[in-house]
Amino acid sequence: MEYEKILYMSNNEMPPANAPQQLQFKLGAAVTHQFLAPSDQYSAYADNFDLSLLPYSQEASIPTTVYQYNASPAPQIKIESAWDCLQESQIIKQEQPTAAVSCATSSNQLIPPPPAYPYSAYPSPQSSPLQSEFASFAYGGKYNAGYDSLSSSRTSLYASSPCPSLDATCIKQELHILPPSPPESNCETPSPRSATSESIKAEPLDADVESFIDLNALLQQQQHHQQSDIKPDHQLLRECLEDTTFQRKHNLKPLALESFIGGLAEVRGDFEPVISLALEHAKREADAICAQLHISQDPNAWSPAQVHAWLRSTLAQFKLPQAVDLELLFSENGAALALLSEEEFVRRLPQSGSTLHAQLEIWKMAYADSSYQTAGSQMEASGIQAEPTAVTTAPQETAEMWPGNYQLQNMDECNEDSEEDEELETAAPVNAGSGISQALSVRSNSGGSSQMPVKRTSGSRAGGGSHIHLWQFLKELLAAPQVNGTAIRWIDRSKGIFKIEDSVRVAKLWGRRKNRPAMNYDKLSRSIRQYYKKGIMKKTERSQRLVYQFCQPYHQ
DNA sequence: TAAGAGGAGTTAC
DNA sequence: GTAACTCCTCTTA
Repeated sequence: MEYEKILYMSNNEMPPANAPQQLQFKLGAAVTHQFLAPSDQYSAYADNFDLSLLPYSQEASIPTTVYQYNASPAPQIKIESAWDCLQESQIIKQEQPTAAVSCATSSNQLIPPPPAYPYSAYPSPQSSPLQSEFASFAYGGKYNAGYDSLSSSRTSLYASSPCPSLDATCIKQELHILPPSPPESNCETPSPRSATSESIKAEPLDADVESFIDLNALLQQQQHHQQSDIKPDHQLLRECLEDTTFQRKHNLKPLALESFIGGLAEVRGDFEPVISLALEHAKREADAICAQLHISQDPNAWSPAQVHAWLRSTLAQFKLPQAVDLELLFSENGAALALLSEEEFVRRLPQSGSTLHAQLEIWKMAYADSSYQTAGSQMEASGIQAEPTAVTTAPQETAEMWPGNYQLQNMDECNEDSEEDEELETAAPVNAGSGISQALSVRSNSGGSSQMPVKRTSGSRAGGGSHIHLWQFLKELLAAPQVNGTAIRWIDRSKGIFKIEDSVRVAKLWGRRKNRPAMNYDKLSRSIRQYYKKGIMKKTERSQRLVYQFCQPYHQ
């Protein structure tokens, strides 16, 4: 969420009324599952970012100023794009005069098959510290989803801001304080929507950078809208967009929109400190609530009564309506509650189900993270390398309750792709949605880069290979359809049926993971067939090429 | 022709 | 010992 603030938009220009209003900016669909598969990179953003929140005027275009930071302190690059509102559809136009300017990969690489788990709207809870710094970061897409209908409101982001601190000083301070990001997200293939591009400029960002932001106009616009039709909507999004305290407090690097477009792999390094801090924040808040409610930090350890206490506390926290029959609706203990799908939460509590489910996911991750770090530190202290037991020995639990466990390796794969195989990289587009959610979910059990305080497990690459099993690897790929949807996807997730869409690529990825350059699909499929005898996988009843099915308990 | 199936030896841990 | 790799032959769609 903090990164969204890097998208600074001049408020004196805005698409006309007939122009599509929404550039939805989805940072993460859901932490554990349900990745929406956008039709292209930009459409992913278009799902959740409401331009109506931003300042506007009746001008024909919006120059959007996105600051792209390089690894070196200077020069920094400003990317200025414009909306050509004469177009029927919204178009983001770019050109790339420098390597530091990134763009999206081609659309045909960005179109995984339709998601098996449709994205569901997420109610907008009142922002709590956790939500402001973590949850909305992790569930940005969900929180924003409720604002769709407001595209015509043209509510000024700043005008109706509940945050009075947003002023020129604030913006300037952020621009100067924030260190640069690495020059990631360099890709050559333009977005499908950039076909008619005409006005992107990449310029060195010097000390006079604030000149790109029309602050006076912005403030005037703010005053103007304060006097006009301000709607009391978008509060959370506005808060998220405006609140820079977290970023400044921790001296975090901003990420430009192009970084998301360019790929998760390239921005992962930038997310990790934020993820770590966000998780710490989540844990602190969870700790406080646990102490208050006298419940375990581990949701799986909750009794039904403790479940009810937590549910009521969470409902109160987010100012959601208290359910009279909560005890009847949720008779499960914590372990059973943790297994409930978001759909089930929503079915039981249409108004607040999503929030409760999302909050529970955060708690689960926070606990998993703390548990892992504790275990890792204990092992480290005793000289034992942390073993990825959660990954290798408890597939049921890890796959169902902590689905992100499998995802870091995949992100590693993406990183490695970007380093070693441009072909694979371009074939594995990533969008921001998967980025945050994956990174967050991954964070719990998988170590990470040197920036991460968590010890890297042997589940990831260690020395010349990896201990990860093939079935785990496949689930890992399947868990990130936005990354790997073109290579492997679920056919029927509930039955564990999946299809390898690109056998060559899957084999290459597997070979990389296992440090087996000669790996091919013939060998990979041979390994899969070995799973038949082991009861790990099987062919589907109606055998189809490249279609396999996980057996229980290797699939939830 | 690519994928599926399976036997059998080898390698890495 | 186990999991996976590798090579192979044969079958199938």
